Amino acid sequence: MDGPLETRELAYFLAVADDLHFSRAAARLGIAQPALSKTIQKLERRLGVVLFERNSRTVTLTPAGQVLAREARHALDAVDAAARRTRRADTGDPHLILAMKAGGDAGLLSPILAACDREPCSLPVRVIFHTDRVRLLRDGLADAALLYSPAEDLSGLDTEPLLTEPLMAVLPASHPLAARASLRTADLRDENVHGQRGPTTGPEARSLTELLQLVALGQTVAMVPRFVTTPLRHDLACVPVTDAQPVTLLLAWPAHSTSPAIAALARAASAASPGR
Amino acid sequence: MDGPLETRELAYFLAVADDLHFSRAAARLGIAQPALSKTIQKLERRLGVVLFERNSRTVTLTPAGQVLAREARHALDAVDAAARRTRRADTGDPHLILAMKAGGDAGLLSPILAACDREPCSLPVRVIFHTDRVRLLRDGLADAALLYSPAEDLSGLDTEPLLTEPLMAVLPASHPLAARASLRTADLRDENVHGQRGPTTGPEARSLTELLQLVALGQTVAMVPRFVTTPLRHDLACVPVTDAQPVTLLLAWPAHSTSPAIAALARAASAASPGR
DNA sequence: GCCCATCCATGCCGTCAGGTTATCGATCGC
DNA sequence: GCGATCGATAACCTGACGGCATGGATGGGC
Repeated sequence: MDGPLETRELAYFLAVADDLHFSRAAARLGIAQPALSKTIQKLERRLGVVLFERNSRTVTLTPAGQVLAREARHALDAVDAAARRTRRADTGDPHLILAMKAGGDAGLLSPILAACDREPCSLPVRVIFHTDRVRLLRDGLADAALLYSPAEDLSGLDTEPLLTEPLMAVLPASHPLAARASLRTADLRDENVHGQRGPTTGPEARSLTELLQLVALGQTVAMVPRFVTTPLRHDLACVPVTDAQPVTLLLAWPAHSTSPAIAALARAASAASPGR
Repeated sequence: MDGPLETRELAYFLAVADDLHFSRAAARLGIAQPALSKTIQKLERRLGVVLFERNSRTVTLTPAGQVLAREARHALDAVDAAARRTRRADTGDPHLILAMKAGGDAGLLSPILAACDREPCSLPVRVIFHTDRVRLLRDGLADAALLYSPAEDLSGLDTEPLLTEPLMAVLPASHPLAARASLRTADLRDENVHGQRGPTTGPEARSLTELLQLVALGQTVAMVPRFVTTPLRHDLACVPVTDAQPVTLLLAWPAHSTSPAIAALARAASAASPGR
């Protein structure tokens, strides 16, 4: 009834919570089903809480189980990140890893890195290009990232805003709306709009260049922050969308970080951003 | 060399990291010293990283160890919070716990709670008064809190700003500076200033009333946000400090929360704040 | 309506991780 | 140099965790 939860218990719980099936979950974990059942029971006894409703034919999460599913994922992320960051701290080659989307720095990266170099306590910065930068941060695979708000979930991160710019619609140059000085989201209602957020119908774009290629082919219309639209292919046009929330480019890092090197990078970013 | 870290290992590691003494740490943990030594060695082997420098007379943290000390604390906090929130979610009496400093709500609490009541998915809100509200949040003992920025560390929290007001110096009515229309921080250089932040010399104040009592006695001068200065004792005066950063009162909650009840409270706070 | 398939819980047993005590080796203060 | 202190090592013991076999409940097929 007491004592802290073990990560093994949480991982087992999440396995069951994920496919709501003890036998399959056990197989995925590489253990036998009874062992899993017993561990879950023990976890429930220890918490004093029923986590699953077992109807002998179907398994469902109780409300408390839903809470634990969310919290456990967060806790395990934190544990894994602890291990990764510790390993990284031990390499003889100390450096920071900055994650960004290729072309998504609005030209600010160079001045930031230059300013960082002049900061005391700074470390060499290695840049990696990746789409899911938030995950890299949470998993401890990157130390900082260039993110977009409000497109991305910033919870658990500390941030330094760099630049705020309106959303632009990117259209084929020949598109009837391309000549307009500005648009409203309603104008694009009938288009197949590809944004930064959420899934849309139609073809998927893996990178900005791919996305713009699709726009040029007339298969979609893109809504992107202004700072990724320069320079623009000559067969495309971009028009501000006045009633869309503007996008902020920001530097983000794990919230509880106390590393002086991260602090130096944040100071550099603040100094190099056009805001000041 | 693989597999996730266990919370037991992290807790043991932190015990050693805390007093840098294996025998004492083992005693505190209620185990024998060899068991602790072996567990730490195993942890080091598993991470592939030396965490302590043992000089057979003194134990110190390596740089990697310092990183792990920080990260492990965070991870264990997350695990403990997971257990607490799960237990709380199971009680038959669902409610939110809001932590605040007594008198620190600028009169906004009532309208917020009233607005919350009208929100769908809202839960009854129970208010507790406590100084270290950030800790309550991180430990899962509170679901939301009224905090002050920049006085408090908001990392890992989501926030909704409610009100921004200048810092005021609170002085005895008879103080030479009390008649001034405004002050600058330099004017208070020679005073024994008690703020919200950091330790100062002189007597400690546990509550706002205590603090104001000390001011009335001429033992200190207080710097506090304006919204806690009304009404003010008649023997005190308050004067805005023009070059101090203004203070924002905000509602905060754990960043990764997805609870609809918290969302309802946040919406209510946003609706009831004078900002809109 | 019976029977079988499915799926989680239980009982029993073996193994190893994690604990204990005893002891060693190294270092510092006197 | 000697004793005291402290972490590492050695040898051993116990119980938690996992495996296998089986039970019990439920739903679907014929």
